[in-house]
Amino acid sequence: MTSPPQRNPRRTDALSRERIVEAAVEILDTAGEEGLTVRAVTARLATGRGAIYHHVAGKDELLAAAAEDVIGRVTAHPGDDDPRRAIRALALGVFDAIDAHPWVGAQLSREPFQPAVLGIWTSLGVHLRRLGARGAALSEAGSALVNYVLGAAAQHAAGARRAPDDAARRAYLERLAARWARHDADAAVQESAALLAGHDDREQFLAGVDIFLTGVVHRPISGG
Amino acid sequence: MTSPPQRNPRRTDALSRERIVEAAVEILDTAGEEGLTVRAVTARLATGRGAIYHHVAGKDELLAAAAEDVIGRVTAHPGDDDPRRAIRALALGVFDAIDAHPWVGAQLSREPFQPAVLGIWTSLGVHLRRLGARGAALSEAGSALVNYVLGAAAQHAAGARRAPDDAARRAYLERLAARWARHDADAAVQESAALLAGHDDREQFLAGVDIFLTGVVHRPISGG
DNA sequence: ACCTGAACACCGTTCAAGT
DNA sequence: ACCTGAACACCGTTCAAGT
Repeated sequence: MTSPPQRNPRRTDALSRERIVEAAVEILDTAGEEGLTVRAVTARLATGRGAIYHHVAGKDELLAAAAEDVIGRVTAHPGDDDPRRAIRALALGVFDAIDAHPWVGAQLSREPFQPAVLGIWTSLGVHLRRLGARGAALSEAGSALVNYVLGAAAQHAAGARRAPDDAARRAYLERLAARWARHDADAAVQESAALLAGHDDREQFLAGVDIFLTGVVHRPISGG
Repeated sequence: MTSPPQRNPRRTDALSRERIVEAAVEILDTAGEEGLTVRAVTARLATGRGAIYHHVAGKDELLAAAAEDVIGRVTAHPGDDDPRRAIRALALGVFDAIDAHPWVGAQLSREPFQPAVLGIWTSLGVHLRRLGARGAALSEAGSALVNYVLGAAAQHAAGARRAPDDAARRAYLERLAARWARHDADAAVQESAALLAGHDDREQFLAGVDIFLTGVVHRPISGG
């Protein structure tokens, strides 16, 4: 046997679910979603292929656990006393977390009942209730806000992955606007494309949260 | 008009991008996203593995084209004269399309600049402009609504995939509510979970569209 | 009980060879 | 030009064998 290129031939600490999830997050952050393979995890932990199946059901559960590891740090905060400020802060927290870990964006859209999504639901639900929403209005507002936050974050993450730097993003959107102008004479489309190119995703995300909050306050109570 | 499914060992008509996309949609509808493999496509079209790479760049482009095939049928409609009704109808059209083809939900969240997403953007932008939105308010309203529709549809599709029939879904949500009640004494969470169990995803989706429309109309114009 | 690593049953994509 | 199908370089998961 030739000596294997291991930098850490003997682990001092035992394998654990926590250590495996930690390694998965590190791999996802540096190599992206397609970089997360069972082989990559076992290589980083200097262990055998099948070892991780003693601690984690499979790759799907590992991804969900990694997402919860990131989102859990956001939803752990109790939040501001003012419910509107608390909602804005929580939404921004999720957005920023997904901006820093783009793979989380895709993962949260994949499974509505995973721990990370339930955590977001719970936190937003608490604040919406303090805002005065009850009954059907509460669950409608909750699902609308959760779906908006997850949808916006996923789109942003996917876009950031595709056009990492600002200049490339702007150039892309300008080409897009030009293409739309050619294909479609409609003013709305050209105008939106031009504005999208000049706008910050994060500000636009917050504007959407404000639109939603305005809607929750002004909408007639359904089923009342 | 769709051509009848032929199981003929020797094809009479030549391969084409259109025929490949058609086959992909059929496979995705019957076998789901994990069922779409290059091998499955070539088997259905009675051709060799490499043949499809003459018409399509790869699997990613094939998935995007399949999604556009489904969503294009929704965005093709000109829509109601009343912009609110038009927006509601378009949003519902996207929701129903994703309900019928759950794989589209995940696909739309994967890539913000794919044809199907641009088509939704365009249609919603036109109607929002007729509603009076201009400038920054137009692009903010547009991105908020697009992100909500895509987020809600993706969550619904993922949930429907996991718990296909209504009874299973309700049972799941009731177990979830019980678990939340144990873990978290907060009333908002228990209340929302209970309400979610009794509610129709489609109605809840429409309620969210109304919340956003109300917000767009009532929100003070930013940067004005 | 925990871990190992070869084996298994796949996968997307490429490419020399055919027509 | 279009198509074929074997070959390539992977992948997640399993499992007999070790400690």
